[in-house]
Amino acid sequence: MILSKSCEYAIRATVYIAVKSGKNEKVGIIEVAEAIGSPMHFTGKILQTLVRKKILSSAKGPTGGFYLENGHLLFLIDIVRAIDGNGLFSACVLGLERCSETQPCPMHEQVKPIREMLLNEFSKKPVTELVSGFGANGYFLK
Amino acid sequence: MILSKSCEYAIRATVYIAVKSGKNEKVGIIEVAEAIGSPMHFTGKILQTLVRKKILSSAKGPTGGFYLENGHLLFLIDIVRAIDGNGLFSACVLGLERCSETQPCPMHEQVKPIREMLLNEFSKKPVTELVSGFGANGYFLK
DNA sequence: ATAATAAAAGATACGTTTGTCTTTTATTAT
DNA sequence: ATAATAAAAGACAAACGTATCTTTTATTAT
Repeated sequence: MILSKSCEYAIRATVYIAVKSGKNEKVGIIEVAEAIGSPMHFTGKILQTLVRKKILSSAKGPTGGFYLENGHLLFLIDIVRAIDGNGLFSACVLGLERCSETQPCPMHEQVKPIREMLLNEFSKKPVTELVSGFGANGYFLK
Repeated sequence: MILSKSCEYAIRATVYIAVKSGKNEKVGIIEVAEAIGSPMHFTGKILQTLVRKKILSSAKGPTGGFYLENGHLLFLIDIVRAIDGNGLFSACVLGLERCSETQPCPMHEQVKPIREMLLNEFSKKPVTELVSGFGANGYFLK
């Protein structure tokens, strides 16, 4: 698995919340979990983390819920880094501590371009783009 | 992390065993664990699995140990599949059950070429190639 | 002020991966 | 045959990721 389960939920939840935010609506945990097919309480924890890391915003109380700050340009890489950290893009594929550009492991050069593509793809992909696909192309999140 | 810890150990151990097999030597668990810097007993388990999956061979008793069948052309993908399965190359990056070629998730097209490169890189890379690098280029496994 | 709502926070539990230790089985050399 | 060696196998434990449930805190509407 490329991303952790938590990170998968985080992306799906964020996309769903972004869709709603586009209509100026806030969303509660229950609705998010229902929409993306994730365990409710666990999803709450993840969203909590995303709020702490400034990926999402939230409001307590009635009419409250999770939402995306208007005009906050958000990329997938931000979510991945917030939940899984940067290991996917930096840690040696063979788990070697000393592996580096100058002291490469036997797989270093082979993995490098792949890693760069991954990083690039996540970096240049705004959440909004996934959102527009969601409405138009019949994408689903569950 | 792209590969599990177990899989990292598996690859490093196999490369080390391949180096030794090139000199017609068998290697014991203790030496392997020492050479690649992995927990000994855990490494034993992993090697056991690799033997069961016909990646490696082993012999019990004195002069015994792990070795690579002579002329057995082995690719990294074989080790990855034996330990981590095929999920890295097939499972939806967003964890969506229904995601497929005809019903793609919002990230499907972006991830596809990356996945193919990964698969290709692991598939075309014979363990022997890592081995030659090991002796010549000062590669290390620990 | 009060009640209702909804996120935040904390405690607990489950499952998998990772890691350790001990016993058993097979093989070799003496 | 016996002792030594080394993998195989099994039992167990720690750590982490995943998941559930309960209590607390903040906010809103009445």
